[in-house]
Amino acid sequence: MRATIREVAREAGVSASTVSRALSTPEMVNAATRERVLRAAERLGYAPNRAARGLITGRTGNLGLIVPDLTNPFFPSVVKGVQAKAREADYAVFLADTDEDPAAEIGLVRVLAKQVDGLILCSPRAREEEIRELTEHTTLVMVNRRFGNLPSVVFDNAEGIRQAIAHLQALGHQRVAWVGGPRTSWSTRDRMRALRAATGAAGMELYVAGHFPPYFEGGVAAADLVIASGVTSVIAYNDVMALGLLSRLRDRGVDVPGDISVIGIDNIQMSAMSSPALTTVSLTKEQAGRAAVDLLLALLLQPDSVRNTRRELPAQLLVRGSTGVARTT
Amino acid sequence: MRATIREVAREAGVSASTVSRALSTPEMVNAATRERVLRAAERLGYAPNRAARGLITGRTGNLGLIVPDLTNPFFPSVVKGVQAKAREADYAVFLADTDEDPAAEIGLVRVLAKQVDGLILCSPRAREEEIRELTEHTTLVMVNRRFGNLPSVVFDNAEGIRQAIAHLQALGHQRVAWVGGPRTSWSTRDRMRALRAATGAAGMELYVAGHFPPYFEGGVAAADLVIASGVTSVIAYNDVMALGLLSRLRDRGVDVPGDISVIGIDNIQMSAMSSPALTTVSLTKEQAGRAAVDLLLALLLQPDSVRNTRRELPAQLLVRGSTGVARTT
DNA sequence: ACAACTCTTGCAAAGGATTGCATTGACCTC
DNA sequence: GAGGTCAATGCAATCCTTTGCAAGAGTTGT
Repeated sequence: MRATIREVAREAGVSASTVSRALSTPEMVNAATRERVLRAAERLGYAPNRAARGLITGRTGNLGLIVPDLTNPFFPSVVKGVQAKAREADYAVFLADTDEDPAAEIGLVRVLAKQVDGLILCSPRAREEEIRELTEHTTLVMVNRRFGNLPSVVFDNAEGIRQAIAHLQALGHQRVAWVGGPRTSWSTRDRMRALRAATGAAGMELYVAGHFPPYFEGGVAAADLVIASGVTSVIAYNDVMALGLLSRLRDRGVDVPGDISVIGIDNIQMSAMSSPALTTVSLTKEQAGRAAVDLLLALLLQPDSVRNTRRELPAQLLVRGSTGVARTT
Repeated sequence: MRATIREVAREAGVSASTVSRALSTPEMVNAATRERVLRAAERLGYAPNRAARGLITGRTGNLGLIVPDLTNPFFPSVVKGVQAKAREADYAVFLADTDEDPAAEIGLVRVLAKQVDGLILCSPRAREEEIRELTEHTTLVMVNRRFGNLPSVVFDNAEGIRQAIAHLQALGHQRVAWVGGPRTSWSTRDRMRALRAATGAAGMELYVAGHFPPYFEGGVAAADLVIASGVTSVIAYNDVMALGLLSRLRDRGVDVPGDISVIGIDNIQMSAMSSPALTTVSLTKEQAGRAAVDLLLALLLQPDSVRNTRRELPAQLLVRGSTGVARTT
């Protein structure tokens, strides 16, 4: 069906090699010839066969992206960023979703690795040893996780949490609860560490409610513990959980922010639509996707250029209706 | 790096052809030989090079999926279904997002078509002529749109709407508003048609608020028209818009469901979490993704088997808090 | 015992692009 | 004007699998 490089060559009166060069290394061919080749290619609607090219170059022109759960609105935003940036560089993106299963994660990396030049692991849940093993055969970039000297894109959780705590302190809060995400999540650990530091520095009391599934239901489940703890404010691992908190607090007749102030992290769309609207640490999600692709492409070009590169993206507190002056009881 | 078929052949003491057959058409090779080959392959960790295979077979083992906006929670669910089913059949999935831009849609189909065996277009916005042209070079399956005799997966909008209207009528509503989605969306037209029929049959009055962007903001924008129209109930094109309606109605001091009952379509997760929780027409979104893959794979296997196949999936009203007895003013 | 099969296996030809090396002119320099 | 440089192009090998065809071995039927 589709034209081959040979047909273009015949049409332009040159050899296949010249056509190949005219398209991929134009500076190597005479301007007039190049023009003739390009026009012939245009006329025949020629586009190189990716399989044939891949066979000889060993590259596929594809990237892979693995996320834990596409149903959490955080990830679609990252995906969009990855897509957009990849397309600019003429790469296509394989997407896979692990349903929060670390084993599936490893399996998917293994499967996809054969069909891509590099992979982006977003918020990976796998254990360190497993990831280390993967890095031996695969070009990897991580988002939302630091790991050895692997290139990664993370958010400035420390700064985001610091701003959140400063905000709560300014509102007169003395006690804050932490509703953590999955144990397997690096972000949970990083954020909790930041929270420990920030509350310590501010002289505030921290109540750790524990680890919960990163879903709406996780927030719902945590709510009763938070109420029982007697805190006046709570920070959740992510917005989806914070919305769960909000929902259960309302059901329990607890006023937000009158009785308890609630802060989320991510700034997903829905967080602006709840009532009260959610105060949250805003993250540049699409930006993270784009940055990951940048890193990955650089890594593919010159493997040593970005070794040990860690891009840190800003985190910015966004104050909305779910936080207010601490109750004085 | 990776083992080639030749190395496996040497290891097993056979020719490359035999290895190839042992893996792809096992019934063609002697049981003992097959066993020996499989063990050798296992030992060397052999997996066929997809590019080389693709070059000769003309197939890629990949599927493509194009959606208008991954940020609308309807689509991630479909994506998950597609993923899951595709993976079972050992296909990988390219995902692309058009940002609701019909031109981007066409462009993406053209680009992806070269790298996949078939494409799934979810809720495509492009014009009919453009789609017709695409079908000439590409194996396509559609979700959420009927088009000629192209295989498609759609929801039973008529039934869903009928149930919604019956529900409203039972609650005493006489006047219902319709908040439509994009003009370019087939579902919008299909649902409005169904609504016309259902309200006609029920002797109810229909107020068409017009077409709005399929976002939260679209619902917000429609809300004031709905209020001004004096209806006691409203059905929105999708849940995201219905949530926008809910938000603006609250801001305007309109009680839901006391003053106006609100019904959405899709049953996205968030619809259960608003307050009041949203009454909605529930769609089996993941199922749609799976069905689309089924259809596509059948189409690839025998192009004529599913010509003109239209899978229709159920739509079921889910009653929650946003609908109630009509006000009697 | 020979023809006619069937079952296994191997040979070799694709499939389409890239790229190292060789060739051809043209041009420059002394 | 001979030798050398340089730019532009072509030749041919190569990437790895799949598959049509043919050959060899063994079986069956008459």
